[in-house]
Amino acid sequence: MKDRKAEILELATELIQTKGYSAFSYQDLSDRLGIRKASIHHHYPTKEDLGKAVLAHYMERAKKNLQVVAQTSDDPWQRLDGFFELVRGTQQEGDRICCIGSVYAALTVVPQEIGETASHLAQFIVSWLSEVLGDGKKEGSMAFNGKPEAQALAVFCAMQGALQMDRAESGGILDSVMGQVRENLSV
Amino acid sequence: MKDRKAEILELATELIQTKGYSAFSYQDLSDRLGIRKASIHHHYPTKEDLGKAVLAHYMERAKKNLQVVAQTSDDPWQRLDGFFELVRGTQQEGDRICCIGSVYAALTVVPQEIGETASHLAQFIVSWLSEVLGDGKKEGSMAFNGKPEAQALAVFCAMQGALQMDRAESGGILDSVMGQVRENLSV
DNA sequence: GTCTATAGCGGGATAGAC
DNA sequence: GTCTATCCCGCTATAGAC
Repeated sequence: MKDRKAEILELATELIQTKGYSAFSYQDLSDRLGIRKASIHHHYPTKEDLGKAVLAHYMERAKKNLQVVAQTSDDPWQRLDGFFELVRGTQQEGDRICCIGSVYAALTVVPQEIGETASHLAQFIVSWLSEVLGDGKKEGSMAFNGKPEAQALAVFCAMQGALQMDRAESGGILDSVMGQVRENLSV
Repeated sequence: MKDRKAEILELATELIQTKGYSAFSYQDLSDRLGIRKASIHHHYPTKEDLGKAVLAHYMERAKKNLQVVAQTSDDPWQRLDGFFELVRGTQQEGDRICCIGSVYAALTVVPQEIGETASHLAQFIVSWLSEVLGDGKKEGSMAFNGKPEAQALAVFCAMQGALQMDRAESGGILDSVMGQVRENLSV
């Protein structure tokens, strides 16, 4: 255990994605890490501090991942696939939903700054997707009615919903929705 | 106040849709209804009892609403619009998300039966939508790649995500996503 | 940096009077 | 059906020893 603070942050992220912000507790962290609650308060004085740190780190990591995908290829379809792989990665980490969706679902009971960070990240992702879909339409490899911004928003919302629903249904909801999104963009 | 039990059920539904299952409490109900917590326990002994009742009633009402829409018109586009109006109704009742989405987001901390009821209702809605989209494709008024079932699932997930995101962003996220769904079904 | 101990609050739930 | 009173628990958070 070299970096306790990072370890706590990582586990808190997992708990927010699985149990939700309201339901996860310092006791959960204590049990899983094998240290006392007070020790966790030493690293993150309040739950709000910890929550803010989780979202800030989550945002940073997500932005970085998307930038890597964008740099890997210019092809819109490959960039979309890269995005899908990131989403699938979230799910395969074990019954997690997206941090944004978790915060959105509890928006009225979450500290304001946490909601705003989630919102900021959502806008970033939608904007990133808009560029991918816009490029695809321009070069003719993708085809759809309406503006790229609206389509990107719809795709983002579908991913959020699919991640949540995938946990409840045994069948591959996420796969199916990703497949349909592809169909809706095909020439 | 003729029917206290129904009144409690209604308010509990609202609280689950706004605060989420974990965060809403008998104290919340007590404050809003002006009666003591113990009186609420008289009608619904445990929180799980109340939660089950909320979901059972929500499911019943949603099924009835969809059946009414289906009986009102045979036209697929009109039926889709009827569905959209129901979704919009949920949102316009004041910062609510769909009960299903609320339960899905907290699936790991919600009593099993509640999760199963949410799942059952979700399947019903997706099935209902499949018929609408299937009919539209058959008669030629709607056009899209892939199977109606997969498209219906994607539309459902997009609606869940849009309802959640709409609360966080001031702009009409829900309107935009509904508009794009229409575009994706247009000939 | 981690511990013990404890404070203070709010949660779900019950008993029993009215 | 509603009330007062109470129980026990888990939560967030702090103080202070090691």
